[in-house]
Amino acid sequence: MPKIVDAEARRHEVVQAVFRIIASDGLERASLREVADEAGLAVGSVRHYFASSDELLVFSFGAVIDRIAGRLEASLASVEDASPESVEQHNAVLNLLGQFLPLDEELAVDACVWMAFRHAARIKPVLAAEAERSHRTVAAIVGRLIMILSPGEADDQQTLVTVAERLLATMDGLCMHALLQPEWMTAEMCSDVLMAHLRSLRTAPAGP
Amino acid sequence: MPKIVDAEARRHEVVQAVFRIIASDGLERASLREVADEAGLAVGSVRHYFASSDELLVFSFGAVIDRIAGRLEASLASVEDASPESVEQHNAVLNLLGQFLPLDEELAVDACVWMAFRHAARIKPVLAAEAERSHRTVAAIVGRLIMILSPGEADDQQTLVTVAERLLATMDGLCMHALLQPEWMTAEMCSDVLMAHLRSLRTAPAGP
DNA sequence: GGTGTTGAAGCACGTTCGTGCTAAAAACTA
DNA sequence: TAGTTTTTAGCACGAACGTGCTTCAACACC
Repeated sequence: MPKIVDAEARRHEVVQAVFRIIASDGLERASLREVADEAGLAVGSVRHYFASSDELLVFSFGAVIDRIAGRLEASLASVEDASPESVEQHNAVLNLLGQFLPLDEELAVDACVWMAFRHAARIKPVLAAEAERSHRTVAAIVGRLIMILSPGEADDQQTLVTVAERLLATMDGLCMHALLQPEWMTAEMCSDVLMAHLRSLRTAPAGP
Repeated sequence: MPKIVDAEARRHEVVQAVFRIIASDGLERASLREVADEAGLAVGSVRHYFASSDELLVFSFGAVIDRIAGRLEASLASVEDASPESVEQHNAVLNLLGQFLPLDEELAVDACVWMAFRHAARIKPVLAAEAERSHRTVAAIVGRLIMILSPGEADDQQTLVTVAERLLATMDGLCMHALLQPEWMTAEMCSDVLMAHLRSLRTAPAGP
């Protein structure tokens, strides 16, 4: 009946425009007019696919969560495939944790967008549900990683959660610094800190 | 000659209003009109003390940096006064690192404001200088703390910087999680993660 | 070929923003 | 009391925002 347009592809294009705007100009600049311009559409067209500005933002938040979670899941599979304590496993772990950091252009955009939405969710209630999903999803993946790296700690749920939260906090802090102070927190510095933290996970799994 | 008003005190009151608005509604809501309302003044009055919106925001950013740095310096003095390896020193260190976290109302407001400005500085060039000052100041304090805790590492500048950046990243990540996911990252969880990290600093200062 | 649904575009309204500018109010001096 | 200067208050303008609503073109089906 109607003009044939792949609606899902269009929505994806619009979301990509949202990502680019957030990464370069910040979330508050991701207005319908700016997004429409960036996507090469009119405001009315964007609103044809997203009923409101809020719906567009929530959908975009969900999209970036899915992208990041997908990458992490794939990397986690590599970790699981490698034999324990091997060099391959170590590299797979480094690769997984590197997914958190803005090490290339694509990762940097995702990291910017992810951070922006999570911080905005503190204020905007519409984003709260996705923010919690984001935290739950990533925490689960990091928890599984910890269980692979030090299975002994899986006995004590308390310890497992603490170790996982510590790794997660460190990764988020590293990502933040890499985004906000790129001159100080270079890729090498990220790598150094990351390896130092992994070392501390191996050598000091528990203690008084 | 004129009406006697303590200009510095007035500016401080306005800045406090800015802090409250940022903490409760976010930085983008800290407009001149909102700030004037919150401070119980007219827009023209606020603009009498701050020539523009940018000037108000930059001044507020500097104010929160000074507050946080002041607290950290005071806590660092306590660490320096305590005898090495003592329980008093351990508690002083915990107290210092606790200054990063939103453990009470005042700390939470400062943490919100601090985070908001640092993230905004990625986009707004007017805030860039203060953001760098913020990073330099806090990194210097954390570096001094590391030198106190493990003087041996002070030999290798590279290692010192890595350890300091790791601690800083972990603290920023913890602060972020405490602000964004307060149900998950409770005060107890913060304390657990913090002590686990301190343990890892002591037991694994260096290695292959 | 006509018809109706859908994609695309745009207008209009009310709100909020920063800011230049004006003017009243207040308080100290002469 | 009259004058001077700081402080306070407010108006007006252009720009940007979200959104309800209308209009037009394009295409698949009867």
